[in-house]
Amino acid sequence: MNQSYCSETSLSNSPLSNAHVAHNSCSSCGLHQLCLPMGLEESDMQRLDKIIGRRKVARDCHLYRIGDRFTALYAVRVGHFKTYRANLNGDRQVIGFQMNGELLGMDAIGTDQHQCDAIALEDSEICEIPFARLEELFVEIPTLLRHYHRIMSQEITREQSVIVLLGNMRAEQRIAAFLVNLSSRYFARGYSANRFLLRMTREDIGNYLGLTIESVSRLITKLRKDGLLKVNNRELEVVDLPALKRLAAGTDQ
Amino acid sequence: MNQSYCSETSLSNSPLSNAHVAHNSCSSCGLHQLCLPMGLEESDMQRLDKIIGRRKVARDCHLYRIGDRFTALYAVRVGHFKTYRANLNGDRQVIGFQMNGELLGMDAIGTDQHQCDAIALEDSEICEIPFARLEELFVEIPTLLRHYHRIMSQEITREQSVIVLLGNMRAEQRIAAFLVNLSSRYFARGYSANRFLLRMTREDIGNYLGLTIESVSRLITKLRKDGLLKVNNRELEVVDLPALKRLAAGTDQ
DNA sequence: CGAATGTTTGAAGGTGATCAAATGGGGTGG
DNA sequence: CCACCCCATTTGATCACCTTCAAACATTCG
Repeated sequence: MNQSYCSETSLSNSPLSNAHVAHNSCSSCGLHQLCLPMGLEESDMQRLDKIIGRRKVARDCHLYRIGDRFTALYAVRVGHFKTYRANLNGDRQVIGFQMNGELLGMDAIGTDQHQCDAIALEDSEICEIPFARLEELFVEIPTLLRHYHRIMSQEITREQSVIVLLGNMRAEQRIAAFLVNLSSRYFARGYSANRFLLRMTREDIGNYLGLTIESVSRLITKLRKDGLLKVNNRELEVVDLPALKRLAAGTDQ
Repeated sequence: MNQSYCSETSLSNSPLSNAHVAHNSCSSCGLHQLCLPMGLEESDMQRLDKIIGRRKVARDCHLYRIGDRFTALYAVRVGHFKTYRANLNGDRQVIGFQMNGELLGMDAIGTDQHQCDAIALEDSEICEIPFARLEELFVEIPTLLRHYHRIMSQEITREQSVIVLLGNMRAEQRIAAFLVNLSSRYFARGYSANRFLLRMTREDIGNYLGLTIESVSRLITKLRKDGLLKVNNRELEVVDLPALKRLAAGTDQ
């Protein structure tokens, strides 16, 4: 609604550890084992590097909007994003939250127009990968193409998991699954699996999980009282990760 | 549950019109403007054709199962499929329904293992596209690669629509959106947009839409009483498509 | 410090689920 | 061809989970 203006101000983004620090090239970027360049030889990585532009996106700023012409994919270098779809009634549905090393914009290739809005949840930095030039590299670097296909496929798989979550999980299970998912993604990046910040509002969480903000609040409180979590505003500590995983998997009781 | 045995018996599959008849090659297949070969020149289509195997899948038979090793993509030639995910508790979530010209198996590329079960809703026929050989063609036929990327992207977009449906639509709106979606897909294939068969059970529909079978039944009855539909078992006539679309879009009242 | 926004908590209500039973169709075997 | 059985579907009554509405409280940011 009230889109704050988007001057690119200073960044105040301090990860809990300094694992996977992003420098100004794929080779020096701590994320290249997760991100698009995964598995590339040094020389190929440099070729990819040459077509990539890097820039900052301030908090609450759009990386792209629904209907924007598709020209490039984006990799999150630093920070977090959310993607959501809005309809004519103003209803929104958050489709996902993206963190460093994750790719955005793949839904736009089919129509040459972005199908989502992407907004930075905090001051962030992205790598812009012009798609036409990427396609040229596909011809020359088979490994790159293969890995790109994997990434697209994994995005399909990720969305299927969201469908499962929304289609047949109860509210408490959804929250648990959401937190377990965040936990494992942070862990994969060298951060703590047990302590992290929720970069999104309760409203975003609720929207993503198909719940109201009140339900999210109540359920997080319940998980805290049940001894699975410690919560201080957006600071989260998972006290009993196995129990949370059982809850998420529906194998509790 | 009760998986009927899968002898490949005779097919009794009569489309409402004879549009998009499938013959034994891409060139002669009425679907090549929708399917993977879209936009290919005749010579390239023949090259693609050579790597494709065709076979029948009897009703209730699996095309593939969760965990199966990924070797090929599949295009529906004749018939209908459903894909669903099952977890350890036996819970299922239908991810989608696929009809002729649509591609299955793209979720398996990321892990080399299928992430869904795919089952024929009726006696069906599929084109098997060995992925390793398809990758070889990608190098030689840029148009094919570009179109393949479009298809994957559209699958991402399709799943996003399901997320929106499950995440913030009321039950009646979900049913309406589901029927409008089927209608437009049949229309795109040269069939009637107003009259078609529901190839899946009410249970499948309910599972897909995150509703119980009873809710599906009640809501279809309601739409019938409201004069939007005529229903005779699985035979469906959309009497007021614009109204159904308004309902699906949430722009009614 | 004050306003705006985000979050928590409480009470009441509604949508869709659950439980239960009747109805109808399709397939199979006699 | 018919009778039967099984399964899918419909319909009804009750219930529960989550939403809605409301208000207090906390936090962030200018």
